[in-house]
Amino acid sequence: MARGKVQMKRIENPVHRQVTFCKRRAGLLKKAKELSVLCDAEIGLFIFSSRGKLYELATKGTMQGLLDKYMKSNRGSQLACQALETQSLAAKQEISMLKQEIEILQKGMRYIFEGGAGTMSLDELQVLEKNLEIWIYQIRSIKMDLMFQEIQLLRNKEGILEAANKCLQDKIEEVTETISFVPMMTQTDNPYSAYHTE
Amino acid sequence: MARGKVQMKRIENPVHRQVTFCKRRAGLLKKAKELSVLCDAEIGLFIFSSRGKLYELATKGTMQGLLDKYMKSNRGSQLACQALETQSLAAKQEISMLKQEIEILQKGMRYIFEGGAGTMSLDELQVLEKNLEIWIYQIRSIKMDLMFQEIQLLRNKEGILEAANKCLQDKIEEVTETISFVPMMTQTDNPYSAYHTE
DNA sequence: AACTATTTATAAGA
DNA sequence: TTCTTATAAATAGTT
Repeated sequence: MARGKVQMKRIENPVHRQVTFCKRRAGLLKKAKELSVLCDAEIGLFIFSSRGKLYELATKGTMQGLLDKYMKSNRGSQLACQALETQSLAAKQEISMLKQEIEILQKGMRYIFEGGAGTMSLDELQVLEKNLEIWIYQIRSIKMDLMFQEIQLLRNKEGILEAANKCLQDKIEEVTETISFVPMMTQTDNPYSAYHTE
Repeated sequence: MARGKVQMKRIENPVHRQVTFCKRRAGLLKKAKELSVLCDAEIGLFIFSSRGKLYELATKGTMQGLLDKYMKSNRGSQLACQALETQSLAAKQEISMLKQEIEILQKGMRYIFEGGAGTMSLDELQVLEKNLEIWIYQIRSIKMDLMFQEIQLLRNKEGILEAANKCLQDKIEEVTETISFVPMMTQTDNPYSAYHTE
């Protein structure tokens, strides 16, 4: 900008480029600060040199805060992170609920099974025993039902099979009769022809 | 910078501030682009106006890519997001495990209590009945223990009471003896006087 | 938004 | 890097 215009393209001379980088970087940071102060703006700026070194500026607070703000205002970037955050929170809540649920269930299980009885009073045990007896009774009742159903099923099957048997026996008798008849009528006629018509 | 220096402080006139913001913002973005081109630097810049509107620039690629680069070079920022991701994953796994656990427990509960038996096979019912018998046995065992403990307690109490009784009887005998002695000595003396002294 | 008097930034040189 | 200085660029105030 002084003592000659500059072409707006990469400066090839490395030394020259480095010097310019240094100067312009300082200028840019200064301008950024000025804009922030004069216009009450919040500015985040980071500059990676060609060799990867980072120079950064965050006016009004930390870069992290700025990034948070940036990501919130810029849907699509923060979204992933925000979604994660929401997800994480929801997950934690779900875990909490599930744990509670498990605890309730375990309490119930404990009550029924093992240790729970150890801390139960005689009266409670009495109730539990009674309940267990009722359950056993119910289970035996269900078992009986099932068994009766199975018996019925078997009986039905038996009936069907018997009927089938009877039917088959009839058929056999019929066939046997037919066969015994045929030789008496004619040896050339085929007695099955009637059955094989389409 | 022209027609008068500016005080490096917030411009109070809103109109003036807005105009300056507009001009200087353009200037800053231009300078940033120039620096990037001339010196082969990668620059990320975001500007929030005082009313929260965002203006951004990312030279060489997307702002997201720049942010990734920035966060990589600046551990502690990305960390939060990364931690969240890890956390979220862990949470999901935990949820999965907890749900499985709940299912097992619920199956057990269903198995024991209500409707479960309705859809259970004969074999399952057999197992359940057996378990119930075992539980009843366990409960009876615990009941016996408790009853025995109570009996022991009662026995102990009995022993203590008996001892107390014996002791009291001794006392009574002693007192009776004393009383039977007193009338023989003198009728005018009050035999209880000694006990009523304050 | 355009103009322009000034201030500011900075390229080249040291 | 920093200083100097001539000059390009940016921009405050005005229109």
